[in-house]
This record gives sequence, structure tokens and C-alpha cells, in this order.
Amino acid sequence: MPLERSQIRIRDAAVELFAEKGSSEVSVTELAKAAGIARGTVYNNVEDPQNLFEEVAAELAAEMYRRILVSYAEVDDPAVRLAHGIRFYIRRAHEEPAWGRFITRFAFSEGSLREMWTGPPMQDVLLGIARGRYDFPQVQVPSVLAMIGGTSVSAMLMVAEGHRSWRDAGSECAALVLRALGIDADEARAIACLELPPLLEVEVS
Amino acid sequence: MPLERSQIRIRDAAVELFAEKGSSEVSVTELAKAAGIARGTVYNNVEDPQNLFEEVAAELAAEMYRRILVSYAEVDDPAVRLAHGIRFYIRRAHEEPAWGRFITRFAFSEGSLREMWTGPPMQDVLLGIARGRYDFPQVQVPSVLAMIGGTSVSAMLMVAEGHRSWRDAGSECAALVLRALGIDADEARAIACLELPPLLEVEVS
DNA sequence: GGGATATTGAACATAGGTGTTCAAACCAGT
DNA sequence: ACTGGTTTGAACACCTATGTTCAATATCCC
Repeated sequence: MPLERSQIRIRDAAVELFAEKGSSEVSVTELAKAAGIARGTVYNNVEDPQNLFEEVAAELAAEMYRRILVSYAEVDDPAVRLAHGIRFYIRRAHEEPAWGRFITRFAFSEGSLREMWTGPPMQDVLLGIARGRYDFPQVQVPSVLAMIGGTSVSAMLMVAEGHRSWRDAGSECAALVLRALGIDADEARAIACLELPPLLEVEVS
Repeated sequence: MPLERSQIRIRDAAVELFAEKGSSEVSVTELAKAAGIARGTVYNNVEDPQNLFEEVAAELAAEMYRRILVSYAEVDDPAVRLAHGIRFYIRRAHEEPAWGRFITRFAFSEGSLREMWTGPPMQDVLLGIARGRYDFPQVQVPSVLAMIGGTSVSAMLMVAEGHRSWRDAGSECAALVLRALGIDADEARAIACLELPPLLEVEVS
């Protein structure tokens, strides 16, 4: 009931509900109940509940995108950036399970989420090729991006289900990806085990 | 209207509709229309429409599982088996787009589909380790399976959207995976470019 | 405290899906 | 042509979600 806090509660509840029930199995009544507010309040704060899923997905994607860009702004080596990016996702899936379930559930069916893991990686992969860090031809970039995104999402799921700790999963998956790109096994392992910096928060204007 | 053909038409329409609209956005009326039959016929042939999605998913998974096992029964090298498996999925996503969209959409949220890509690969990965074909410790098997599954699903999606041909995507992704597992780049490429045998049909009893 | 703004919870009409029934039409195989 | 099993399409009552309204209440900021 506190002022304008409703928007946040609605969004948080929406992430949770969408993640566990699917993008169109959530009624306004359910949403209100999960958010701990009255049904009318939902209609007061959400212009069109039909588009709520799209909006939430787009905002989650954009927020993660911003945070990652800021968080390794000073990292120069494309390989380190790539490994950090992968590990950021995996760690966050561990720290915010609802976020993780949402991402893994819709990563491959929701367009706006796809940009999240084809945008920043794309930059780093191209940069890595340009600098001679990797040894595959540029024409294979789509396949490489598929591997990076697929491996990350799949690892998030693995962590969410407790098959591996986020630390191990993150380092192992990052190392596997780097090796696939042509980086020597020992160096790949070393990069993937660097201390992972915090994922910085970003103010929304 | 042909005898008992209704079951098949319902299942085919269900795969198509679930893939494009989501697992719970499909009404019986819609399903009947898409299958080209009367609404009552759906109720005559489907015991509980509520469970239709689960049944379809489980059957798709089981069918692919069987076909793959039979299709490389005589292949001995675990690395070749693994590469073939990945490429079977990618080729089929190209040849049967509805099948591919269904798999990619629900691969990470539907339990029965997950077994499809953790079962056979698991065998080959363990076999490969036992034979000294790969150079990573057994404790990392979960991460490796995550990479294999995630890369395959992601590649299927890429092919479905026309970013790469199924041949190139299949060979490239298989090669990337093999390299990540410690196989020399040239050998990985060679294995991933072997002639891909047909995916055999399997009779259902 | 007072005024602006939000939240509440009940009520309402509407729309659409559900599962079932059933008689008429249809299609085999004999 | 007869027979057994299927399909058809309309009709039924039930339930749930929708989006909106509104007066009463609660909260915040000055």
C-alpha cells in the first residue's frame, strides 16, 4: 500500500509467477494476490495486463544488459570480458532464483530476452577475432554465439537445480567456451577462475 | 474423418499450436480447427486435454531418443557419436520446423524434454572419459552436459531462423563442442564434417 | 491537520472456455 | 445393402477471467 511501491511489488510478483506458471497462465487476480495488493490496484498501475509479460521481459533484459556493460567497463581482454559475462549470469541465477528461472524459461522463446545474450557477447567475440585472440573464421560467429548463449542458459538451469555450485558451474562453463574458441586449456582455466567482480547496480532514469 | 487418423491429426496440430502459442494457450476449439476435425472428436480421442501437452512432449522426447540410439548403434567412437547426435537434432529442426520450434521452446522448462538431451549424451561423455578421449575430470560432467544441450538447442533455433544452414550450424557446433572437450581442432573439424547418416525411423509397438 | 493521491474491495456485465450430450450423417468391411 | 464404430455440429449449463466503476479508507507530503 505505500506510495508507488505497488509498481515494484507487481513487477516482482510478475517475474515470480511468469517463471513458475508460464507467460499466459497468470490472471490479474493471482497477480494481485501474489503482490499482496488489491485487484483494482493492478489495473491502476498497469496500463495493459496483456502486455505485462513483454514489458517485464524487456525490462529484465535491458537491466541486465546495462549492468553487465558497466560492470566490466575497465576490462580490456575480450576473453576475460566474455568469461565474466557468462559468470555474471550464472552467479545471478544463483543469487536471485526467480530471476534465473524467468530467464532460463523464456530465453529461447522471447525475442527481447535473446538480445540480452546476443548483444554484449557479439561485441566481445568480434573484438576477440580482430585481436587474434580466437582462431575461428568470422563466418562462424552465429554458431559461436549460439554456443555461448546456450551454454550460459543451460548452466543457469543446472545451478538452479543444485547440480553444481554457481562458482564451479561458472568457471567450468566459461573455460569450456574459451577452449572451444581456441584458447589454450590452461589459460582458459586461469581466465575462468579470476576473481569475479560484483555486478554493479545501475540507476534507472 | 478417416478411421483413427484423428489421433494423428490431433497430435500434429498440437505440436504446431503448442510451439507457436505456448503450452497452455491452446483451447480445444482451436485444436479441433487446426486439426480439421470437429470439437467433439477431440474429446472422443483425448482422454484429458489438460494433460495433452505433457503427453505430446513425452512422446516427442521418447521418439527422438529411440531414433538416435538406433541410428548410431554401430558407431564406436564416443566423439563421433556425440557429434552425430548434435547434428541429428539440428538437421531435424531444419527438416521439421514445427518439431524444432516445439523442442527449442520447451527444452529448458519441460522435464520430459530434458531427459532427451541428458540421456544419450551422458552415456557418450562418460564413455569418452573412460577411453581417454577427453581431458576433463569427471566432476565436470554436469557442466559439459549443460554445454552440449544448450549449444544444440540454441543452434536449432539459429537454424530455424535462417541465420545459418543446418549443415554449417551442425558441423560448426559439433566441432566447437568437441574442441571444448579437449579434442584437437583439426580432428574435431574432421569428425564434425563426416557424412551424417540418416536418422532411422523406429516402429512403435 | 489538511489536501492530494492511491489503495481497497465489492459489484457488475461480458466474453470465452469447459466438458457433456445426442441424433444425424458418414465410412469401413462383409 | 447391412452393420458397427466414428465423426459431426449444435446445444447445454457451469465456471472463471476480464475490465470497469465507485465510495470508503489509508497514506503521504506540506
